[in-house]
Amino acid sequence: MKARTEDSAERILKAAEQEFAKYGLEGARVDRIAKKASANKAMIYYHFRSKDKLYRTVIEKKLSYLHEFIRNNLDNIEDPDRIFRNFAEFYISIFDEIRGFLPILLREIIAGGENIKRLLQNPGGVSPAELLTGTIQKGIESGHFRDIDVRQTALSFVGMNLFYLMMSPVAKILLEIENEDEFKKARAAAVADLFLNGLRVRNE
Amino acid sequence: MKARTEDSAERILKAAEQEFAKYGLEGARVDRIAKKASANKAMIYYHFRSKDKLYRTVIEKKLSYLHEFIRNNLDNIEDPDRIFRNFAEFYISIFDEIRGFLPILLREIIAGGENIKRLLQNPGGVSPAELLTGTIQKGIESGHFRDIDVRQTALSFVGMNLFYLMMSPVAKILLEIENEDEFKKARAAAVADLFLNGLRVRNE
DNA sequence: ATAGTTTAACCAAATGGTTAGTTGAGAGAC
DNA sequence: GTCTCTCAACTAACCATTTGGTTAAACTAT
Repeated sequence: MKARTEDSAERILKAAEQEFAKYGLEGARVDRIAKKASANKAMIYYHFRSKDKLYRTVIEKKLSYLHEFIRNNLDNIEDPDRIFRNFAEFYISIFDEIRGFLPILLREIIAGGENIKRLLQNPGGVSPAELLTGTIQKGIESGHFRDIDVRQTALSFVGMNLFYLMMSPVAKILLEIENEDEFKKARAAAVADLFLNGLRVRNE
Repeated sequence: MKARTEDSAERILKAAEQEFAKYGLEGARVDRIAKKASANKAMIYYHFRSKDKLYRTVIEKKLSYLHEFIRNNLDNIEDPDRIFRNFAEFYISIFDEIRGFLPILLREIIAGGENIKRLLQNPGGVSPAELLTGTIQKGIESGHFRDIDVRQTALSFVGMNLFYLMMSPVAKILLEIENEDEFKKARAAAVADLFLNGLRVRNE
């Protein structure tokens, strides 16, 4: 029955992610997770030791996945414009991947959770924050970009990108977006365009 | 004994806001709220009928306050540049006001709560979303702004602004901001500057 | 004024439903 | 025969809500 085990642990994790996303750690019900995973409650305690541990496992799996994604896609690029365009595309590309997980992530951020720092620190490489500020700095020094505050600008860039990820359901209603797929597809280019234009030196 | 009453209800509301912000609706403990408010638990049920009702009261009070603030400060402005600068300053000005409340707001947004639509719809006036898209549209038509997607741009602008409000504790760590007050003070101008520069027509 | 009545504000302790976590017996695979 | 997995029934704790009061201010008829 070994094969079934891995299945059931997998099923539990998936069900747990949905449950935690919908209700949060406190609001989530272990019985409901078991039912959703077509598993017995005892199985949850057999595979994971507690509700809390299950929760942390869900988060860790997802974070390490995202980490790898970042490492594979954003390091080792030279052209500043290219980096920002790639970043913007990266945010869109993780959209579907992260959508179900986002509520968990946001609640963790709200709570100031320690779990979150790991995502943002990118161990064993340059952190995304450093990559951004560094790129802007270089652009300024080379005369490519205007002389603006590096950190304010980096924050603005991340905000433009992540805000849409976080708020897309709300944004959809407020901006009356009918075709979300199309809007999403155009998003990365629109962000990079606005941002790079805002940075570029004017020759007037 | 009338004076005492209003005090205690007030104290409970204040304590409840903190408790709900920290732990969410499910995680919040009525006992803890009572203790924090130096009130008896039964008093909470006397003034507000249930934990749920108390929660809703906390949200409603805050939302109606924010509403009034928006109405008093953002309507009836003509110059497009001015509108964006004011918006950016508005977000910063509610910073302290909203900081303790933000976790509640975010959790509501995550949950897709109905409570939230009221904030964003701004009844009895132009909604903030319409104000922004309208202003951008006018700017484009007058040749003041480049010809870009109005909704993408509006979303980017709101994102630049709100993301900082939401993430300031995280941003502080990642960007190694020591003097947050100063950073905050410079924020509105930095955002408006980047945004307006990104929109403006280039004469090259 | 004042005794008598009502009412709002307050409280400690009990109630009862819910739920995380446990247990122990058993089924099937190898 | 033992290891992995499944299950229903259990329990201990937690926690929202209720109960059954007390207190003191405010009103009212005398």
